[in-house]
Amino acid sequence: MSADEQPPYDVYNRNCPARMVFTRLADKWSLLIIRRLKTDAVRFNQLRRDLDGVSAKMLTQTLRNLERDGLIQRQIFATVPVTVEYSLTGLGQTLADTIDELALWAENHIETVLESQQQFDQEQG
Amino acid sequence: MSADEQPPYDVYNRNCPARMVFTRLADKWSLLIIRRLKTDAVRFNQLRRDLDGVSAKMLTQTLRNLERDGLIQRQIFATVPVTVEYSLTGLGQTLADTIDELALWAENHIETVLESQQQFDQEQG
DNA sequence: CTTGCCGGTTACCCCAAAGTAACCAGATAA
DNA sequence: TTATCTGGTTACTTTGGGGTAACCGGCAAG
Repeated sequence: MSADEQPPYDVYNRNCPARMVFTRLADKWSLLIIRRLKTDAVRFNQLRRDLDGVSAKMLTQTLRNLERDGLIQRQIFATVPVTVEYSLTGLGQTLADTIDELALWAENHIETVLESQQQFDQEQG
Repeated sequence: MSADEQPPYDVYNRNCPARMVFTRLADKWSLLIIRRLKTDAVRFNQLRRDLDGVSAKMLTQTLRNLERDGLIQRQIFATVPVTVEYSLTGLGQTLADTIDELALWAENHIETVLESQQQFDQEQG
């Protein structure tokens, strides 16, 4: 392997870092957070209200991970009370469109999915 | 609300079916399976070997869910030994390109992510 | 003086997701 | 005869993801 050759990153490989990032994206809140931040910067508690069902703990945890991965950035403003704003980084923006597509797909095809589920359950008795 | 008006499907809403499908996609194996089936139909044990780390139990479970959702189909051939082939349905194909983009993103941007992680860990001490 | 909002952190605990292992039938190869 | 391939199912066990609740400091409103 020559020096300028990059390692064969592969999401199918359990030990590949690409797989790890892929798995991280596929967690309960990451995709929803990134999608929500696509249009504008959002404060912590606003995010908490927008993502129906998220707890403060999981929101903090997921935000930290995304910040660590360089997908989002955290900005503190010395207002009263303090304002903490989360927004996409440049890197995060390169991903946001794809995730938006995924969410739009879910919203646009959900009826077909529900029909398929009903038929499947019927056939299985 | 008039009769022809469709419900406001919304992935941010905890009780919306679109959110449920979205959450299902964001599980450990669904995205990888769909991506693997994008190029060709694959048999059970081949899939098991390709998706590094998956157990037979989880593979069966995830495949059943995806079949129930109408994203993949299961075909049995009376060969010896029996052949069971999984492939994308038409519905599944409408999703495959987006998922492929997601995987490609992970493979193409992983180095930037790794750098960001290192810097983050350094700053936190 | 107490309550509320902001943006969290921490400790505790539990249930469900996922791993492991055994087992199934039928046929073929060694 | 034993082992191996196919494609699973089932029971048992574990672990860690995620929920809940308490708590923090600082300020403002009632």
